[in-house]
Amino acid sequence: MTEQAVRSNFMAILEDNGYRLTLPRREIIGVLEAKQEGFTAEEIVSELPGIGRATIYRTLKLLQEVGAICRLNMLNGAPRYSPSRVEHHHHTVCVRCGLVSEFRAATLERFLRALSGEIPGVIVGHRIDLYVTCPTCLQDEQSRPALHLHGHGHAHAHDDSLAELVGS
Amino acid sequence: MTEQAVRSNFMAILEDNGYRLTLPRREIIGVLEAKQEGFTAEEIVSELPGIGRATIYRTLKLLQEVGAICRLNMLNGAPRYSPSRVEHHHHTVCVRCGLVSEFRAATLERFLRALSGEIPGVIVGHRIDLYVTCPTCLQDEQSRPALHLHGHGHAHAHDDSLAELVGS
DNA sequence: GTCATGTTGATACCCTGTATCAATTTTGTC
DNA sequence: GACAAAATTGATACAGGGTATCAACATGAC
Repeated sequence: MTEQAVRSNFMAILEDNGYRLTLPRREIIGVLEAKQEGFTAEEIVSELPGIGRATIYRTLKLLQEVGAICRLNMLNGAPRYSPSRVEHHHHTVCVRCGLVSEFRAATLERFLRALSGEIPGVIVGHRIDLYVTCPTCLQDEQSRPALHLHGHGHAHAHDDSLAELVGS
Repeated sequence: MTEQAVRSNFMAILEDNGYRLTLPRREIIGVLEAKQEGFTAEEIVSELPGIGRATIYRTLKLLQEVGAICRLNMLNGAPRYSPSRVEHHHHTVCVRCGLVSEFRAATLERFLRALSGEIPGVIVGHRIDLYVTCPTCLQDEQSRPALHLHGHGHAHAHDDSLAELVGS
């Protein structure tokens, strides 16, 4: 059941939202569900040469809208997609290899809710991403070629509160 | 002192980092420091017709690198810049008018630090943005034209923990 | 002044994504 | 199965945001 359920999960979501399960969509979903780490749209485009670029982007957008995948930005602003596995979550992204992992943090949510009282206006959404160097990349820091995913967008790197972790 | 300090703050930062205070840079900084809300790069480009597009983008990048301004993304991924006023901060962005405000939350930082123990790898940076409807926009929800800054990027809008706030 | 270096601006280009629109699929119905 | 209506596709062109190139220019050090 798990196997089957996972395999067709995205397809079920699409159908439940009234979209058709066309062949191109099924192919795209097939590729996406196999991905463990983050991916770029163009990656999918080149992995499915038979499917038009527009269709790939349209489908990615669709899947975002129904919550099947997430789109996030690397530190340098480069977009990256990742399949959603758990309901509500945030992301850690490896700045070196692009691995995207999810994490849940109820405390964080609770805190944000509390924060809403101090913030003028009404909160309609939030984005919390952690940029990390993943365990694998920590190990072979020089053996593997690093992707250019870091950049100097500096989303509060070299933070006071994180300095001791980073500096070590 | 405050007036003067604020006026030349960005320039001082640039000089301190070994960059030249050229005329184009001074003009750009002049425009930026006057901005209270977020802005786009193209906005600056059209406000300074005498300065080349490349120079504007280069200077924005420079100012990012030295921490004078921040670059963040709207829910739909559209980039937006905002001058940094306090040392370490996060942002609230109005999804309707694009107003960017800063907030500090020591609790949040502390919590993230605690979280670092549970997350595999080493945290090198983070990004926390809140998407809001600002008080002004709440008031004249229909009188003013809304910018197209929202989009369906859905960075966890319609969140469980926020539903009660949004839904009201 | 002169020379090395930093900057600029015009241009062309890249990447990510979307609008258009005719051609094709899919679905529901007979 | 055939058919019409509606959804989807793919080719193309285009838009937005940003960067590489490179000759011309400004700057600072000597």
